Amino acid sequence: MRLADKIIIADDHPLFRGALREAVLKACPEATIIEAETFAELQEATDQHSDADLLLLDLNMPGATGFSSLIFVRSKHESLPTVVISALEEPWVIRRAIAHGAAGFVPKSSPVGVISEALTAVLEGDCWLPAGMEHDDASLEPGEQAVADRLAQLTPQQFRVFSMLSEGLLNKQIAFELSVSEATIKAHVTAIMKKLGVTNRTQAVLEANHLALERKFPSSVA
Amino acid sequence: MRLADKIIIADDHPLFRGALREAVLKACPEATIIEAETFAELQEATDQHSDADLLLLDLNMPGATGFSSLIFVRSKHESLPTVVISALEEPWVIRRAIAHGAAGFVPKSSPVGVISEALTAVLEGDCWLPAGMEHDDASLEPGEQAVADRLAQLTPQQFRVFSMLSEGLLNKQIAFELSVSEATIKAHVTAIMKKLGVTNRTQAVLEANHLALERKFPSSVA
DNA sequence: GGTCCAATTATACTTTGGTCGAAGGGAGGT
DNA sequence: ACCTCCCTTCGACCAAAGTATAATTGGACC
Repeated sequence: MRLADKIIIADDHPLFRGALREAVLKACPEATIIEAETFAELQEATDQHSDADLLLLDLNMPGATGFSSLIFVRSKHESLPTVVISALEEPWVIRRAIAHGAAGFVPKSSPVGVISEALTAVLEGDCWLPAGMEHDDASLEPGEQAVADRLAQLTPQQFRVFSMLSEGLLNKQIAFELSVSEATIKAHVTAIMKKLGVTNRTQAVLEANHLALERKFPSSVA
Repeated sequence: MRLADKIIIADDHPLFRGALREAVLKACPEATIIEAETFAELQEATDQHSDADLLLLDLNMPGATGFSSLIFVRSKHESLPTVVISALEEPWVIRRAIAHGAAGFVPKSSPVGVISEALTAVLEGDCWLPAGMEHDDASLEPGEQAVADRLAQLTPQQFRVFSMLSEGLLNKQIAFELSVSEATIKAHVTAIMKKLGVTNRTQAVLEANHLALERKFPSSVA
């Protein structure tokens, strides 16, 4: 019996992608694995493989940090079960991930065996959490939920622009990165601000920061 | 024997200021108490009473949220011992407060007796931490330390502008609030960005967010 | 084929943001 | 008193951001 055909792995760290690949093959030897190193690649992968059975998502990818990537992927692919992989394992991080629609959460410190257990559980429709965590109907602050809902309304391209916006880039720089004209970026930014309910880009990045992972924890946690 | 003459209390919550006043008088019945409800008032207080013996500082004042207020006060008044009062009591919040120069940390949940104990200890030159916390030479991430150092270079007025900037206000709005022309604000913003080492206001608010308290915790924690 | 929508671009315009140079004033030193 | 340093203030000028409108392309869905 095969549980899954296609599984997408999204993580910017090559070594860790290797470990995840191993864990996946242990749970589903037949599975086709698609890898994404950046958020842009992930978007490409989810678009071209809309029949994927599972997504393993790191919360710290170049191109979209924090919960925004999870929120956005979930909003565009509701039927794609997503397991969050994170270096952080604080209870509130886990609870927020679940509240944002993750079907499971796996700390990066987990041994391969545990990871494949988690995958199997999620593929069978269960929700998998680290040992000791209960699935207490996770709920978000109303404010965060509101931001997430608005973020979900963005189109894929708008989301990319939004991410770069949130890094403090100029319209001109974003235009260059995306190989389009500055006029296009301005159009996107206007649309983004309207959807987020703000009046300028600075307020937009403040919204984005509501969904950030905490920088308070040493960034050295592998 | 009197331990202190002047003590400044900075907290936006009137009821809590009352409790702090009580705690102060218990420790130093003779003390003169100066109260500040906003960060602006605190700046005024520290300027006019440079001979104050102690500052009780809440980390969530209108006009300057997060550690920025602590950092800034400490940078301008190095000899003024500061005890941080906070609704949050996570170990990492406490450690960061100490690393940013606080002489003590008191959770808002503490009974009055404990608070006055803390004040007494700090007035005697000790460092006071909640029960169970060791004074393990707190250190910051290099990144956060760098931001703090740059913040400390701002002038008082620049800091006020910076705080409003970080809330997403327009130059025009800041000018109105501070009753000066927009040209003045622009000059300040330019100076701020130079000192912070960034090239536009959006990047400046990103820096500010490195020093924010977490919004992840329900804002309802009194 | 027709409809809807994301994405793209352009033009023209208004508003905001950011730089530069400069003037006034207070604090401190000689 | 004099000078210097720095904070604060400001106006003029140019660059970037944001608005409004409109047109084109191409994919998805009926």
